[in-house]
Amino acid sequence: MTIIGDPAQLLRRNYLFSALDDAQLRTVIASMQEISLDEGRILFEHGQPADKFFLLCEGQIKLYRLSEEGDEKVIEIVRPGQMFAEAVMFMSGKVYPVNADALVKSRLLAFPNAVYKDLLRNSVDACFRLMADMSQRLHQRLNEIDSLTLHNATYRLVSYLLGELPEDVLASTEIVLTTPKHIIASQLSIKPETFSRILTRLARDGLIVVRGNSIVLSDLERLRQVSEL
Amino acid sequence: MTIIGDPAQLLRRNYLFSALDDAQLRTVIASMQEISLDEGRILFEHGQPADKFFLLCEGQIKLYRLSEEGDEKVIEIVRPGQMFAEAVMFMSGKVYPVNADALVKSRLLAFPNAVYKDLLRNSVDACFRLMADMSQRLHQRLNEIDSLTLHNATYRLVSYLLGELPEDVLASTEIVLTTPKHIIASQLSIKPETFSRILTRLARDGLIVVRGNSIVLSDLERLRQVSEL
DNA sequence: GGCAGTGATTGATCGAGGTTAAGGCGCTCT
DNA sequence: AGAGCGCCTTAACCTCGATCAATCACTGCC
Repeated sequence: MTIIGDPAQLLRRNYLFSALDDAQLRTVIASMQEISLDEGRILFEHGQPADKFFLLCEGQIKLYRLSEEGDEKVIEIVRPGQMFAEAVMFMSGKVYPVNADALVKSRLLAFPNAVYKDLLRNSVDACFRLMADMSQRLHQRLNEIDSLTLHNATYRLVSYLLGELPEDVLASTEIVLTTPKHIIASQLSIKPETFSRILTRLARDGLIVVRGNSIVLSDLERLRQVSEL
Repeated sequence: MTIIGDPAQLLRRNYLFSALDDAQLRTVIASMQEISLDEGRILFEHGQPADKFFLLCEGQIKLYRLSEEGDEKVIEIVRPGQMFAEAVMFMSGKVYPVNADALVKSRLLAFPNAVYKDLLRNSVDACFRLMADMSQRLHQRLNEIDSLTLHNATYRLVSYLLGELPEDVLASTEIVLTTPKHIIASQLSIKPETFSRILTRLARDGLIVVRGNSIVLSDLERLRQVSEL
């Protein structure tokens, strides 16, 4: 049985495939693999030869680095609909630059680099899209470095919270954390204890209300001030 | 008068242009500008519309970010022969993501994005090279984040020193800093005072010998240990 | 020469956030 | 229901690196 309903439509919606014609898309679909991962399973490890990239259909994938002492730094939490490891395709070394685990039971599609690269050779449009994608990722990392070096933990946490707000802010100012707090903490390069402390302080000062995984941003005005100073 | 001897040859040596044919190269050369910058002059600023990318011929260019309070974080020191801002070409917003100043009197070539993008449309090879380039930059940034979050200031400084060693280590273990120490410090996200203190400590412990801008790595063995722990 | 400007060093102090340790709270699994 | 486990929180303490401040070394300039 296949876990994906209509692969063609799913892929078409994704910008990295949207420039392909029907025949090309069929090639991609023929070559892709469906992967199911239980919670805690490893997808790939830092340093392994990178011959595939991925589209997450369902679940959550944790991308992270390990220090020699075993400390973990979460680089990104991949959410459904997102592609990842596609930028590695062109790296000279061609090994994955991070580890990837399933945070929860996940389903994903794996695409062999070789097939996609062949298609890229025939579609400058697709190349341009991929480059736009890579350029954006580069920019994201730059902002993270900025954030790590020029700003403190409170700033980073508040920025994260504001970034989690739905577009339509007027509706509700409640955020539900769908990922364990210690994982978010690692992503922000904060220890869980400090993460907790900062939440408590923000709550004491009346900027937010915390109840378990639910956080209500009760004073957007002042939160925005914190993240702009 | 032109400041560049033979532009065609210079460009050909650079991987981003090496896939172009003669006619294409002539187009590039016809459209490029030569720029001379005195020490301290601004090349571009964070947020300005990005319509050009650059090749540094001579001098040093400092790429950096500013916090709201005016604190500076050096992202990179560009050295002669390096290209920069080429990955911005495909960013949706199309503004420079950093500031760029001349650290010393510099000469560079500026290439209009539009012209190069037109050429890319006709050369998948060139696209692939650019993607390899972007992929590598992405990896660099990832390593920097790794370094910032998983390692301390001493580790970062020692890694920097080891990275500055010439390939042929056997010859000499002397490094000459060609950039002011406080700039290097900012690049490593360390304050100048701390930078100085770490050097003093490494010297006291016999790992290095410092005399002004010259640093002799006298105990490579132990330095490598520091940068691996 | 003297003197202002710039960068490097050194010492004293401070503080954000890490570390360690000890509960508490909500799960799931017998 | 109770035991066990993972995750979160709270508190006491500590450390690394930042900050503040003074001095020094070097350079260009009148």
